[in-house]
Amino acid sequence: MPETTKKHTTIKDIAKKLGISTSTVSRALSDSWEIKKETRELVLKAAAELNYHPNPMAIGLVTKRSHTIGLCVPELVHSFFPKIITGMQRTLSEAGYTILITTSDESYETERKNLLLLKQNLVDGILISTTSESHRNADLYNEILNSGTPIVFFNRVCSKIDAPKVVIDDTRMAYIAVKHLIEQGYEKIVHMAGPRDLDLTKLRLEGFLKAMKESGRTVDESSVIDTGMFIDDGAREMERLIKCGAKPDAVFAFNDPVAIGAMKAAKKLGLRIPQDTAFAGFSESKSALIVEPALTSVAQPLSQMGEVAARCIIDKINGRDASNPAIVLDARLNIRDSSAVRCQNLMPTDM
Amino acid sequence: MPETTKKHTTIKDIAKKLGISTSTVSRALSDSWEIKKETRELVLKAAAELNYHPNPMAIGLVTKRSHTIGLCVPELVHSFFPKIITGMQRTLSEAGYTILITTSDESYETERKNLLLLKQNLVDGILISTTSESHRNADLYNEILNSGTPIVFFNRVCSKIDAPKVVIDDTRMAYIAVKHLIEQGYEKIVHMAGPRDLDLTKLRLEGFLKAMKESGRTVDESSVIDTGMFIDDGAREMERLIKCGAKPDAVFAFNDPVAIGAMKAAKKLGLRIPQDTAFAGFSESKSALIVEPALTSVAQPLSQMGEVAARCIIDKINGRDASNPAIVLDARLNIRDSSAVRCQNLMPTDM
DNA sequence: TTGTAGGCGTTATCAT
DNA sequence: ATGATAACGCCTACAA
Repeated sequence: MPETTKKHTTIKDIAKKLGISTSTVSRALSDSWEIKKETRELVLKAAAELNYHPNPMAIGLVTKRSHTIGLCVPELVHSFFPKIITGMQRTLSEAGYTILITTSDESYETERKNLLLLKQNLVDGILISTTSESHRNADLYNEILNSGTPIVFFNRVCSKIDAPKVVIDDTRMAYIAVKHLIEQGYEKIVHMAGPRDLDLTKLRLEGFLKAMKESGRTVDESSVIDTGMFIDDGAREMERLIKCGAKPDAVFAFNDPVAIGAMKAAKKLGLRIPQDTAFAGFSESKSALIVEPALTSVAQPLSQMGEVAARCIIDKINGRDASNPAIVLDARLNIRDSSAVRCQNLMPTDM
Repeated sequence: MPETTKKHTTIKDIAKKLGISTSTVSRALSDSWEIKKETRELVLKAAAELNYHPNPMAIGLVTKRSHTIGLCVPELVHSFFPKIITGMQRTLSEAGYTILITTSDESYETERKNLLLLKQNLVDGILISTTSESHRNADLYNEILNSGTPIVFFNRVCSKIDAPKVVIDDTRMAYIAVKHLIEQGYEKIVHMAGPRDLDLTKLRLEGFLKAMKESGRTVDESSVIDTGMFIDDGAREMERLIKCGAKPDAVFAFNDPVAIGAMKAAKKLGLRIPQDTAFAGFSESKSALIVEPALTSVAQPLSQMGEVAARCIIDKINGRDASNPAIVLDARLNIRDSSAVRCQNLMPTDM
């Protein structure tokens, strides 16, 4: 039965071994300018020999920095946020930060709890993609900001808050997608718009309306359909449309799951895709390529979005960049079989 | 321009306000038995009024517990691990723990780095699902265990290590899946086996072999095919099989992506499913239901697996349960159109 | 039941 | 360039 809990080596151990003071060790380790090159090397060597690792809690206690970033995303199971997180992790870990991940499950109350939890854990900054009811937490966002903890919004932002935001041009990309459908010759185009209270659905709706109006089409109530966010929601609405005789020529959904659901329903009811009805989604998911036919969708630079947001929060923490820019990343419409008879069948992409 | 960085309230503030000592406050807050009921309530009230929150770093520094659990998973983008994490988060956060998530990207070297990072961050325990080369890190696992940090393996375990493991009965479930294919009347069944060096692929292979032998079939070299882990890998192998005239009647893949890839290749080459060839996967993914026909697959109780693993690591940390059990959870074969002409088309499930 | 004092591992402020 | 010494916020003997 081996005795397990070895003590960790501390700067004291190093100091003792070298016969110098802990302050000197500390300075050597933190690469201070006021230190003799020799002694620093001596310390570094001793540290390596003793397998020294600084105690982040002790450091945090005195510096009041945890080197931890809090992350709050709606969910993790759709590969969308994980791809963003990949980029964040790369950037943050390079900068010596660690990530605390929380999920809000699309509930603003859970989001609230999570933010409080993160604050209590003394994170140095918060990266957040909001729920569809973020406005209800606006007070909390501001409280956190006022308490000195920077926040950076990404993907799903709260427009009311004065903080950096990393996004794509939702309106423009929606416009491009709808324009594409129009150019393909589809006449009756409907938009499955998702939950109204998400900033990003409003923006995508705007793009839809702009494209429609620009091509001289009338947009009546039946052209824009409120939906949920998931496959079933899309399927249900599509079935309803078809059964009540309002079959559209083309569907532009605010996200992929809804587009896929709608497409499945259409197929089930015997429609040919894209001849009878075309489909386009948003935020290209892996499923966009698994489904048949492959789904036209707007691809976002997800891991880049993560990197940029991470860089942004680091700058905020370090007090550089007092401005609160809205950073807009480039996105791309990937056209596939669901909306065009002949097309290159693009591989999925992070872009 | 509002001054932002307010100081946090500490037990000192509470003590001062109440004219008592910090130790009393500390005891009241930690609900010590040696405290008068009155004073505790007084302290609690004052704490609430002053909006007191304990500083986890200070606590950690003295108690040598971070109340943080390190998590190391191969990846996050396939919804498999996120579903497990959901269960973990619920259990751990209820117990006052916070999770540090790292991803190894299927690289044992990255896994190594992550484990070291977690150790340096003084996590109280580690939950890990290994890469396909985990045996290479066996020394590190043991080193960590010996240093006093408990580890619990889940899903993908390292059999050589003496630590708790949370798994399903891979062999048995593979056996059941193959048995199903046999019962459906398929003759020439091949197994797409994944990377050899994963414990779990070995176990699933065993199940395949057992079912085949039990039904008196010969299993030659061509029946078991080494593959990668992704859609493309399955597609490539299936195409190769068909083109070299070795078309199987049924394919049992060690995971869903490979099964889906194989199925897509078969469809592309004109085979009817399940008439010409049947397919079954493992670890039911959302894609299993999106693909057409829907894919027969073994469903695992993912969030439960997370909960159990979490409970397990907490017990280890608290020193209860010195044993290192291998906990086996129930799984289920969900039969769908890819392997049976008539069947209920089950909804996806965490089970 | 409460208070006093020391220490957890590190940085920061003084001296030297 | 280096060393004492005092924090940081909290816990925990030990004393009262």
